[in-house]
Amino acid sequence: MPELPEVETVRKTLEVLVLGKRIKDVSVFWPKMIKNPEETEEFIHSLKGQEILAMRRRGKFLIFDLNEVSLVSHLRMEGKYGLYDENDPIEKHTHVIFHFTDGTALRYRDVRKFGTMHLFKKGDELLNRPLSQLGPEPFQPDFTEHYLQQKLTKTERIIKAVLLDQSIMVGLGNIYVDEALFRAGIHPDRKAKSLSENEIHQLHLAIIETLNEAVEMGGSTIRTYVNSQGQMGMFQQNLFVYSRQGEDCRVCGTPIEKKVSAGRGTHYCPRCQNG
DNA sequence: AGTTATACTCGGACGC
DNA sequence: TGCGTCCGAGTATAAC
Repeated sequence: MPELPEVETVRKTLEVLVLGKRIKDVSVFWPKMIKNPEETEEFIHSLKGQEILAMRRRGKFLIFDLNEVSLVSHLRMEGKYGLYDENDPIEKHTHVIFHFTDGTALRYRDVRKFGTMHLFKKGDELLNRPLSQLGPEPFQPDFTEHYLQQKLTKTERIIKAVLLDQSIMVGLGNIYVDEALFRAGIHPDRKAKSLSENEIHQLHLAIIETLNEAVEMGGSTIRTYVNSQGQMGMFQQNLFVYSRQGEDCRVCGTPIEKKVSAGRGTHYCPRCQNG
């Protein structure tokens, strides 16, 4: 379940593998994952001859900067990139292959086939969905306490639902929402507008700190996540609540509970998050 | 307009 | 062993 820390780690590990490579051809085995342009042939044609100039991230999206186009890729739950030799056997669940002129190839694999790719003319990617809808990056200066407060106070939704909403802010998914709420001592079912000024302060801090620490640890491997060099994340060792239901809270010893909030499996400490 | 609900994307895991 | 059902994360769209 790649969230910001995992996607950022993929970006970094992928960049060193593919920077400067030129695309000779593209194979698409699962056309449904190509959301733009509509015609897969056009997608392939537009990528031929393009060189990878940079790898960016926006929220949970990866962006390949090429000469004339930008490729926007979302891994959803299980998507993975890897660099292979052209002659390596094709592994199961390989859906797209970018063949490079040097005999190597970037392959996209995805057991669930949930991942998406959008190709845009360079510069258009930020003006169109999906990127156009996104809220501020948690590490950028426009994600201020004041901004968060303003968003939280004018909604009827519970805090967990608001934090998962990528138009409010980007990067948080189920793991890091639960972790940030724990660190801030806030129950996931609290109405967003019920949070005090101090709680919003704690939450803002907790979001940034949690994501920052997770990035430094290369993300969390809960089930299958590995980065583009095949390495697992290490932050799962530092999780306070996610996937720890039934285990003792690291702070107070109370068993961690799991329930459904905002339609998602939600982990929390009933004592530390009693608000 | 804002927000909730539902659909949708799949194959692995699970239960019978 | 086989079959049906459920689950999951995020987004898009419909419904309210």
